[in-house]
Amino acid sequence: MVKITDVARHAGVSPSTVSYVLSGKRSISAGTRERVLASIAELGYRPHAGARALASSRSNVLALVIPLRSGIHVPVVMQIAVAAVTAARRHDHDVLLLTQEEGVEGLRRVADSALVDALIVMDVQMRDPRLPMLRELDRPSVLIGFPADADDLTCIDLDFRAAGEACAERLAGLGHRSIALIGSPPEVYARQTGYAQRVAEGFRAAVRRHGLTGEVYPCEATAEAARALVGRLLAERPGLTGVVVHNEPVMEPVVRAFGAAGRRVPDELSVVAICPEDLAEHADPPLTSVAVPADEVGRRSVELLMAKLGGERVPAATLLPPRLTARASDR
Amino acid sequence: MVKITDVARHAGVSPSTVSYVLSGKRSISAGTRERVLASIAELGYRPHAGARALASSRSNVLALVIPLRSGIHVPVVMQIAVAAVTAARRHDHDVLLLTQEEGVEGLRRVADSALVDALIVMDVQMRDPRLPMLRELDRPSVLIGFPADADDLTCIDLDFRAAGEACAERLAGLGHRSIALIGSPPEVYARQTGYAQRVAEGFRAAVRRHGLTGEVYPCEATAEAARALVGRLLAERPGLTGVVVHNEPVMEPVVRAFGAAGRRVPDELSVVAICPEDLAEHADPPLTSVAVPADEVGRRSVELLMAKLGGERVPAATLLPPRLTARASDR
DNA sequence: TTGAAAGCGCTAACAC
DNA sequence: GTGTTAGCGCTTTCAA
Repeated sequence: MVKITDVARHAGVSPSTVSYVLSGKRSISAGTRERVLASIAELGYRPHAGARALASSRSNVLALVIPLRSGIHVPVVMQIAVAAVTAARRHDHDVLLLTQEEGVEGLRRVADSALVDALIVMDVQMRDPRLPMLRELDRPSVLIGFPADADDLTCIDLDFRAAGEACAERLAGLGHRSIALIGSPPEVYARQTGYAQRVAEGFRAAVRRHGLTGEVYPCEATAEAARALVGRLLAERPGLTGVVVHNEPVMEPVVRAFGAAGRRVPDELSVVAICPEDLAEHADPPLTSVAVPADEVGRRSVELLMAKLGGERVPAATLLPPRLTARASDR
Repeated sequence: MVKITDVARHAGVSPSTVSYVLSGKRSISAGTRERVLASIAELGYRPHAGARALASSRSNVLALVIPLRSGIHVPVVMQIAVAAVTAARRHDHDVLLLTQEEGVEGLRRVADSALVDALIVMDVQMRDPRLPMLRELDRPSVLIGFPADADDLTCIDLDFRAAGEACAERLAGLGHRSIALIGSPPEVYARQTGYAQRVAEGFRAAVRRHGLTGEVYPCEATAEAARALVGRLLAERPGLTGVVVHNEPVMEPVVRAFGAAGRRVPDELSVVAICPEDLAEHADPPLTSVAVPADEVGRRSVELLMAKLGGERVPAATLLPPRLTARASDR
């Protein structure tokens, strides 16, 4: 193994000079830097991560806690993870993967052992058992999602309330008077995951503001459940002309079920979705939608952490504004 | 921060004794062990990961390289990742997430810096540019997938050839004489990802053995492509009564398109899939399928690595046998 | 069965 | 602008 003293000897400088060339923490004459870099390249030197972590008390590793729960769209999780890794690498950091299963204890473990410098926690619940620990931890963290009490915590997410509102507004603007929100599975509401409730809130607020008829219908994430719910809507809400869907797996089944019942999209029924861009684009017909900005959430979580690690102050809440893209599913 | 010397003092022993209690690498009297463990608990001691890695030249971290490519079913990747993390934790290891994007250089980086002890590489290509590096690396690795030349490498995957064969056998056993394989997108075949070709090989072998009519049709992973292909099959292969699908996103669209053309599944058309269990179970109708054993792949990859890290010899190839589960899509 | 002490490879304070 | 050196916290030989 090539170590820093080997490089130092080869370049005819001291180990600390090599270290400083690498870290940029003090100025080095052009000539010296050249020679050091040449030696590093020639010898194929890589600093030992453990030694570095020990000496500098920085591991350059971020923890990412991913959810395992049902009712969560897996590709979005994956997209956030990939975006986080990519962003972390740009800042010379790596990402350690933890599962929700590890719980509070897992967070404490990686933080206290100095395995990671900071943490990103996905799928935060309204009353999340991990919050007390995150607050008392000496390491920075970012939550993806907004708990009920976010004091002293840094949170980021799509502004789901505004998203629900934007979708209802869209339908109102197109002249629809009787609309519905097909939402997340009941268990997602039950465990008080904030985003589902916030979409519903925004939806209801817009309904009220425009004097519409509009209600919220939770739906299991299966095609069967979608068909059953559509049957119920056809019976209970004959005047229904607009639907907001916030539940990825049922989007297509809902459109098809309405179509099969003679309510073709978009001619006899307008549909607006809250989902990842690619799903909306490839649906049939392509769906007007508010994007879940997974890439941006992943990237900005990392950037918030890097800022905190750099001693900067960051906003406690980052609410990403919804962007609605019109496609072929409403009119 | 609590360190090992603090624990030692508190328990009235030397630091090395604390270390040995934790590692179990030498015998400790029951009384001493008790006292040490009590002190550890009382002080909330966690060994510093970097210090440990430096002194022991083991980081207890595994690298997992995940693919980003198109034509790959994301939930399967996620499932393998979660299974790997879970298995790694059982062996007191953590998992560092790398993206394909980091390429050969990324593997070298984490290995040479001693950030990780071993590597799991997903989505291995027939001629994968990373293979030479993995061979010369001083750290153990496991490939998920089989390259053309697997000498000196440890590989694991579902036996896709046997899976393709089992599906065709299933249809042959039910009396079907004219069958088809709807496979991965063309680009997956083009970049010589082994598994797509192996499914086709196995399928063709069974077709030959039973004297059937059977061909392979690559298909883009979109509903549009599925509909187009079904149209083509209806025209070109009027006698077709059995279909094997190995392409998750098009399974449902294929079934629906045949249904729309009056070829109801399973009465007028039998369908057998190669896909994750839950997708087959929740399809409409539930699909007879060979499972892609993502959990087992993730778990066993880790176990192979742990064995190699422990100095054991492991089999160069682990081919997981296909298990076909009969459901409601064939007869 | 236990302790003392020499590193592991790097960073950063201190000195010049 | 550069060198010297004392740790960082742990593991593991060597010794008893």
